[in-house]
Amino acid sequence: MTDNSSTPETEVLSLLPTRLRTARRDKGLSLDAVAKLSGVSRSMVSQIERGESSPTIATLWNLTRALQVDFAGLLEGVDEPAGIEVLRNAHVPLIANAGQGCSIRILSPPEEVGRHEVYDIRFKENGILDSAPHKRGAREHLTVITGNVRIKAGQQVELLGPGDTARYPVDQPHTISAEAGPAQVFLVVQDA
Amino acid sequence: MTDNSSTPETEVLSLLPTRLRTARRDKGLSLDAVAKLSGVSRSMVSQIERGESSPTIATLWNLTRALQVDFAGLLEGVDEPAGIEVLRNAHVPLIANAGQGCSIRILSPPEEVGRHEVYDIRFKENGILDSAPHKRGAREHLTVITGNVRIKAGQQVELLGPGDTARYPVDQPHTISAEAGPAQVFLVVQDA
DNA sequence: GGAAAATTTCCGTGATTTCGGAATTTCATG
DNA sequence: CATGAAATTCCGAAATCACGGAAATTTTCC
Repeated sequence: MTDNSSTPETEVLSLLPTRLRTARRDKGLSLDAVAKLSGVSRSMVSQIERGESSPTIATLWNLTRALQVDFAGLLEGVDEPAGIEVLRNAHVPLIANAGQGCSIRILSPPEEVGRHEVYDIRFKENGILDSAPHKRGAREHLTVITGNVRIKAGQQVELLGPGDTARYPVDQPHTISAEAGPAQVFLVVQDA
Repeated sequence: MTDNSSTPETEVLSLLPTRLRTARRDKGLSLDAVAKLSGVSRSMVSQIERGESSPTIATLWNLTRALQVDFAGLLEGVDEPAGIEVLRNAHVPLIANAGQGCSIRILSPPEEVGRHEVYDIRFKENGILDSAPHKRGAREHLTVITGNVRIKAGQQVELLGPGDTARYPVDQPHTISAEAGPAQVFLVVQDA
């Protein structure tokens, strides 16, 4: 394999072998077992796990299915904090000047932006939050804590009460608004 | 390339060529241009885009960098529902017999299991929820709506009040429990 | 239309992956 | 410490990927 470790980006590939081996061992599988499961030969699996060959996406795909690992995450860097991170109520970052009559509390860490954002949004009476389209494939997951809200995504409109949940694509203009009196909602944005 | 389209999963790979070509054309780049940018030869890029060969992850990686596309998302299927999905309070699926004195309301759709799970958990006084370790890299993101809770992840323990948020890795045993009186929390599980 | 330029596909060659089986190592057990 | 079984690594041969240059196609412009 041609490993010209010149660019730091390339080294991400060097993580793959160990990750695969770990995944297999964690499941207590032998090379032979995954070979049968994945259709990739024992020897190939061995070579790949030792970084002696750079697999075709086809074979890598088969391996990930057999090992039940997420193909997507396989190439990402690993840099998660170790312990419990606590964000106190008083210290939650706020966005006050978005929309009208609403304050957005940012509960997710900056590192996760784009993959996984969590917000606690509080609307005053008649509060409204208008959003421009995000990236294609992005979705929002909204649950009402208190009050009533109206969701508009593209053409469609829905009314939600306490405890209700809505999920919708946000690669289009969308609006959240308090319906009659104040409201509080919990919002998870996925793949924005 | 050996495209034995027997399993439906395999067809995900067939999406890759078009996606790459689209990405390139959208940027208005020629084969030659991406060849120079990525270090992959013109002809190879052409073959890959036409599905006539299944690239090595090494070369695919170089391509993604040149085209500035997300390697992770490149292999994901596209099957998200189009409109707003609503889940009414009364119809939220419940897990009653997990832990003691707590009921878990499942807010995320079954399709998302493993990537992105959202729960609304309600504890009675002294309620407790014990969980076995999940997959490595998994994290939980917990926000307290009402009451006080105690989080235990591995050795570490934290006490949270209303509005507080905690994030922690869950590739280890972890416990959530109501601290003094009942509590309600919002839980997002990532990459479980 | 026709010629020039650019873009893409085809083709021969060398490097790399992939496979199946043999050889080696590791591990449990008496 | 010997022995057998299991797991892993080594070793050809066949298949496929990857490259650079030539042919073919498409685009542009007069």
